[in-house]
Amino acid sequence: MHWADYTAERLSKERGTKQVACSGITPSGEFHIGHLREILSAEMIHRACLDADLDSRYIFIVDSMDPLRRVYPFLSDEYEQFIGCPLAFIPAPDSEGKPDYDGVSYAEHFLGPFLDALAEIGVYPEVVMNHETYQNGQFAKKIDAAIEKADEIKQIIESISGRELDDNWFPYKPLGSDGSMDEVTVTGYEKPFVHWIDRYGNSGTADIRKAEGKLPWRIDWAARWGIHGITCEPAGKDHGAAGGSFDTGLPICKLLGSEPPSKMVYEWIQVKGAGPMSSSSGNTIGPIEALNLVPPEIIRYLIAGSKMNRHIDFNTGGALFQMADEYERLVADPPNIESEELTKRQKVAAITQTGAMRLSQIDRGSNPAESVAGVSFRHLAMLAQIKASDEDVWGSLRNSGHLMGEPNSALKKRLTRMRNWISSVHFPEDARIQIRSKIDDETRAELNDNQLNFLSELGEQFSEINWSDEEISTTIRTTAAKSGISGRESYTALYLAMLGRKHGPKASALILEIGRKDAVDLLS
RNA sequence: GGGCCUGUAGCUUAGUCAGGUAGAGCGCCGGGCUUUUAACCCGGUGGCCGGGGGUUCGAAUCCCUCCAGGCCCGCCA
Repeated sequence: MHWADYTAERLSKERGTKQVACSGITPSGEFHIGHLREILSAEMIHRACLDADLDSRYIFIVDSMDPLRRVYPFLSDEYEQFIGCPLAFIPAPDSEGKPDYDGVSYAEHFLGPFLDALAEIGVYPEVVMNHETYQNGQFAKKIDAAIEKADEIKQIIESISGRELDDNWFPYKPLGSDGSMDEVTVTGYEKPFVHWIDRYGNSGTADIRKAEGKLPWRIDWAARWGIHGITCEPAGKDHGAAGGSFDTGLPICKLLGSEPPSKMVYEWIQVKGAGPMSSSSGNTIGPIEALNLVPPEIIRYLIAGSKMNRHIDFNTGGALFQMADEYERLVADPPNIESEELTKRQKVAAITQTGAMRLSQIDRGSNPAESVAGVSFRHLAMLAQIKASDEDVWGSLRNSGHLMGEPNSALKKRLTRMRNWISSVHFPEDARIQIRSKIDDETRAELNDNQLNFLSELGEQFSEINWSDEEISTTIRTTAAKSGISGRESYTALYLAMLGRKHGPKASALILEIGRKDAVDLLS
């Protein structure tokens, strides 16, 4: 059974029919590919719950109340003044990285494009801005409980995580006079007000029913589980480690009066491109960029096809072809779950694969066969390289019977992504079509006399015929017959001459694209 | 030091929760296709399931132990 379906079944037994899957993100601007695993894991469990007829929601909590932790490389020095301030309350950077006081908040600025990217992979969560949950008082009860039980919480954190907390540690961080929560000391609590004094010596009070402060991370996480009734939130393995935030979160959540979700941990995902690894070359790739290169169902398949506790190497180089092939083959020839001939194991594998395919669809419930848009990933990679204009690509697809009429938007997006990939550093060199200008000596040595005669004869024919796909194709065959070699030998010779390999894309299309002059020069 | 995860064919892996003769894809080799869109079709190759021990009629699967790799224990998924 697929892990998402298995989880749905388990959740149903543990928590009944009402399910709330959740994932979160800090909109600091530093997104990485791992967020996709977190989000898709939660979203797929949500879909599996729906498919199991459970009443499921998927919420996406944006940590907009989290403080700016440091001045990131893409920010100007002016952001120094905002360190410690909630991301929802500080201005977004403009194109030069300077704060733009007239625009949207920092949190919204980075969140927008990210949500757009999620829509591309068919993820439409209920978005919860965490600062709003503070603002509208939903946190108040939990904050009060946390303050009342501060000693117990402190003990939980200290005993489970092994960290030692300061004597003046307090389970609530109020905002100081400058809006930052750094170095603000709590001086007292009179429900619902927390009294504080900040680093400038200014004092004030924070109303726990408003967004005038927040719970520290480990408590915030535990509290929100209760507030939103979250039954499932996959967490990265860092949280899952002994003493990590999951282990402290479970008892804290109970202490605050709610039932926590059961522990669920996923492994890391790492990016490998065609070039050297990120640290040395800066050849790294974020989730938004990845979605600009890779077909969305392939991204989903990457996550859906791997078990949660399995480390994923996301390779944006040649392995993409393999992954796309695998997906397309699966879709074209889905395993027959009903077959009587399968052993138990084969049956389990078939069901798992079918589940992965189902969960890889952008639109829930749509037919997987429609996702490939009638053209293979490999084929499109070839066409995108030899056809400069999109119109010519569609023309070629119509000729080959892959396309009827106008391309749909899925296919157009596929081509756009393919072009992005090809022009990026990630595209594998050995997939690049390199057309030679001359037949080199090495190639000549590999060919027999008949093949060489065939090539030079072909060059002469090419300078005379009509320059069309069909004509070129016919000429190759007739010339081959005249030279007394088989179709196979003739094509092998032609590909070796043009590409230095024995195989290639359809020869006539390729030659048409090369152009008469270069083709004749090459063969003569 | 404490803990988590992983180790199955050259590569990527399924199967481990519910023990019942090791499955797949890629690669490779051979054959087919007298129009080769890196194609497609057919056949073949390949595994003491990390090592050792235990439980069992029976273990990749459960238990113990060792080895190897990755990771966490600082608010990095």
